[in-house]
Amino acid sequence: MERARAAEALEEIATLLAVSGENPFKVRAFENAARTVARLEGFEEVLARGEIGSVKGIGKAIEEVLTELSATGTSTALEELRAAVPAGVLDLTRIPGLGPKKASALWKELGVTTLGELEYAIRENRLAALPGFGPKTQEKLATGLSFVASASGRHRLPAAWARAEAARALLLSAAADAGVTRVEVAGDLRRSLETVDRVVLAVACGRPERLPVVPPAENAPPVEVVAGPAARFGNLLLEATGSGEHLAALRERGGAAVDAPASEESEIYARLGLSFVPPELREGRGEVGAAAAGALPRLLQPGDLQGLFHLHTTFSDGKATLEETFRRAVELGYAYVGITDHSPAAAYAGGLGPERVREQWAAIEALRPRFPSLTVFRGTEADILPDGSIDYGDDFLAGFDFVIASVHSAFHLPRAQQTERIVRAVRNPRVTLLGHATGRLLLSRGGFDVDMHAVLEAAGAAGCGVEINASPYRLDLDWRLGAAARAAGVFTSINPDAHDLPGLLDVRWGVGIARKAGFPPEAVLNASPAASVAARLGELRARR
DNA sequence: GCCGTTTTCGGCCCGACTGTTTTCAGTCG
Repeated sequence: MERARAAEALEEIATLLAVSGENPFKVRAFENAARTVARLEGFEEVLARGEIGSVKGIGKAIEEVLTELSATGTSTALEELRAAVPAGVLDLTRIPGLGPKKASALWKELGVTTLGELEYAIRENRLAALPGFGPKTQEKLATGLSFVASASGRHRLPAAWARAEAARALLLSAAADAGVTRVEVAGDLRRSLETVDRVVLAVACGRPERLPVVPPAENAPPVEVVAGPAARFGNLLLEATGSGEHLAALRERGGAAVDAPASEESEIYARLGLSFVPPELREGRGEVGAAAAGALPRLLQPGDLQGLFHLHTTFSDGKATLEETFRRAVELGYAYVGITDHSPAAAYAGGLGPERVREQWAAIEALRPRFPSLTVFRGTEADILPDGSIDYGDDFLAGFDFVIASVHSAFHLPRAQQTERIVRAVRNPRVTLLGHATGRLLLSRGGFDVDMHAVLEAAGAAGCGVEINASPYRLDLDWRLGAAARAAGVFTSINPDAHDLPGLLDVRWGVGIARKAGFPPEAVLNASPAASVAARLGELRARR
């Protein structure tokens, strides 16, 4: 057992003990021992001679740990602690200002066990509800988090697009000097993947050697610039956009046609006898065959969205009031909103009991006259309980215009049970939409173990929709399930899951995912005008 | 948990700082 590794093990025990709420002096004993071991010249020899117990600060218990570590590579005490405390809770303590007590509170009170979950909890403004936490703490932790998380190498879309826009502006600023005529975002970002490891920009440019270098930035993906003459910009952009599988499929149809100069991508597709394949579909999943057969789906356009569902307000864990939300929706040109605060089971999020729901309905009625152009649908994001029932009674649920049902607890049920649970929920005739279907948090938490194909088939058969949660932290339903969803006849809705006013703009990311998933506008609930949505919700309610 | 001992239990560094709370808890160094 190397000295450094032994010290690390003791340090880990100390942190785990602290998070477990152990006697601080016991914690310090392990910390002190870790430091002692780390500095102990000839540690391995001392240990081998059985004299480690005579070193000051190392008593019987720690000697035992070190002996066991040396013999087996691990220690019973350490393993037991690891089993009791989720691994990610230790990561939380890496954030400045977040010690064992606060980490423990986050874990036990909010169920936060990873950095990503913490980020999301902050985003949903859930920390302020915890004793000892306040706005300043939340802000400080948000800052610390972005620092810690920046090491991961992948990036969510808002950071990546911000970086892309900045780099694009920089390159365009050199237009005259370097002969730049076009700069387009390419790569995974153009294909609307849910996370990216870099930003790729394709540049049409006469003097590439004069292009400015895009300096690296903290917490931002690296920028890769590919440049070439305008006469070959189509080839350049196609190549830089990918995917590798899509390009391979194109070459199979005609390498010469792919490589002959083209100023536009569309020329290349035309030469190959294909309809233009939108970048979002270029994943090598049969789109080239579909393009040859003229069978590509007609994709949703960003301007198609006419209203927004899944909006949280100050009634539960949102930061914006009803009125502010309405005003912003109107400013953004939307014709309707569907308000969905949390239900009682989401106590951490200030879920509304029936009384508060009625207060909210009254508040909505009072505001309607002031927003004559806006149709307001009264909804809820209710919890799917572990048995698949919804945490409002059936009669009460019937009072909403629509119901989003989401899983916020018991993420770790066995697959069959989790599937049964969610299937039961989508078959509930009072449920309009399944919320964030897999519960994943991008770059931090995978979805729960569930047979999504079974869920989609049940939803399609029952007439229940499945939202595309457009939060850049979720983008759930996964676009890879789009074909299965469409085959099952499931409709969707691009939902921002907004917890503040800027969050309304998150639908942008959801549109990219819906396009990637191949949803045509008619399969997207909020791509319809208010009157037809009202009629549609009426029909769905009539199932009840 | 470790230490020391006037030896088997009581003390272990603790103050500054911050943010929350309204007298204090948690973190840091």
